[in-house]
Amino acid sequence: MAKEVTKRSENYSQWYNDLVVKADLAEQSAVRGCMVIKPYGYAIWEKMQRVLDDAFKKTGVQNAYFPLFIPKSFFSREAEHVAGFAKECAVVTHHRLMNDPNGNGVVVDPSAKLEEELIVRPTSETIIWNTYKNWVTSWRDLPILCNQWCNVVRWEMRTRLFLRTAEFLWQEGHTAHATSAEAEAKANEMVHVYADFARNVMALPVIIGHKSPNERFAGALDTLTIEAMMQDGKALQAGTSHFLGQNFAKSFDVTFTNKEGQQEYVWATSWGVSTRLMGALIMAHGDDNGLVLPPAIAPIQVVMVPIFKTDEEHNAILDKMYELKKNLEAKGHSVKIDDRDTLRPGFKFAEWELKGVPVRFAMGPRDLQNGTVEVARRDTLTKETMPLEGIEDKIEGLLDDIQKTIYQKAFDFRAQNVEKCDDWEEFKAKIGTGKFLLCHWDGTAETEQAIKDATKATIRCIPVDSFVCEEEGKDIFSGKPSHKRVVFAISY
RNA sequence: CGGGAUGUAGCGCAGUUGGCUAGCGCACCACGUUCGGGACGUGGGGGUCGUGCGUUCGAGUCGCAUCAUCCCGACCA
Repeated sequence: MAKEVTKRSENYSQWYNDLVVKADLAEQSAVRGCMVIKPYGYAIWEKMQRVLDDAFKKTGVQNAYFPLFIPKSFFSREAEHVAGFAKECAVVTHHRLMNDPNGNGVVVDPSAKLEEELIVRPTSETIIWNTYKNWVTSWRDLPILCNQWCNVVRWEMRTRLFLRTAEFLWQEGHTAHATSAEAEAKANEMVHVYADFARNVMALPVIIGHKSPNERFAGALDTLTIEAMMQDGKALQAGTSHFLGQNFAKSFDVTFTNKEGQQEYVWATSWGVSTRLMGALIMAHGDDNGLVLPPAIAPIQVVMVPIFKTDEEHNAILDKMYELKKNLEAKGHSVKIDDRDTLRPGFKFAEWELKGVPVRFAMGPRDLQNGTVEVARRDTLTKETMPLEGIEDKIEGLLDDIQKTIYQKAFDFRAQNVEKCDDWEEFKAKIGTGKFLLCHWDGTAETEQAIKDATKATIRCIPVDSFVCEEEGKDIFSGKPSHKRVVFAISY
């Protein structure tokens, strides 16, 4: 089972693919552009779901579920929205198959054509707002705070595992409010939920900011984003939260009677993160030995590898390990004992490193005799032999330290690769080398587009917490006046 | 949908100007020796060479068609 990983420095995208496939996260499906998420990959996603779901519930959000299929006519209601998604929709046109009259298997039954085609949801604003119409009549019915965990389909031309697949898993929150201010506050609250999750759980330093009008969600008045830097210096949009104004309420006629007895349209937000976060996790922390999982998101936090020659030794070590496992689990850690007797220790070490398990215990006859265990950490690849006595109490601190170290490493990497830039020639030279450039921008879509055409770089966001830089200056491209810097980068 | 490439065992590949029973590495199965950083030996199983048609005494190899996949663009969580 030789699972050599391509070196990150040699071929970044091959390295990424190797990590996804060889660490058993996912593989390409037989269906074009779709992905099979394997149990180990799904366990990580499940853990993300659990943590996020708890965070949502703390903000008053409840889970619900809406249909997979959306009648085509719903899409024509909001002009900008349909323009944004029209080019990548899967469409259901028939509802029955039949045996081919020519004997070539099965064909679509032409008599089973749908009166109105159904669109496989690329996102659910339309079907949800069509539903919300019936839920709202009075100000007392507001706010509505719903989230759904589901799959969506976007028929992308070029796909990459986790980063862009034709079908992906995500959550999409959709809220309805009585006032503009309340909706804006909700959009803002949710982007901060995402940022906290990214920073504290995924150990991913992210920049919170507004999208420029060009990069805004189709149908939104404002889009908030968290932007992360990958180890090749490219930007990855890791989550978004949209203030939708009254656009969807007007398109779907969702009104309520306010306290003064007047009819008003409701105000909306929507927000989502997807399995793309898995891609961020891999690309932000992985190294040449494989994944590096932050303990807070690792399905297995501690893996134990016994080292033995005979069955007696194996059993004696395993007994000790099961005892240790019980104690660690009592403290809330997830532990795996690799008791496979067909593989050698070196192989197991390499395999669990590839899978990114934060802490490894190795225990052999020597340790059993001395009452010790070899503790290895994935983030630094260092090993230390420690006394078994009291080891349970040290693990929590160790996991915390690993979590912090992984975050700090990503933070420092980003710090080294973000710089101010005030010269167009310098911008052109540097933007392709894996930098986030903080530049002045005149605020026009034309300038942003011209910069994109010249360099492929886009405005990732107009920062609101880190990297905020309000000062007078001149646009990097047009030279027109500007009073704050924005983040430019090449993105995924 | 434009430009480029590739389809040979589960994966990665070789196969010369057409020529004998289609090969190699990894993985897989059996037995033995190993086991503190990706073990080794011996034996074994697995193939409509993407598909179709053609040229030929003979096609993995040549021609045409077709399908699929990948890479570079346009699109994008």
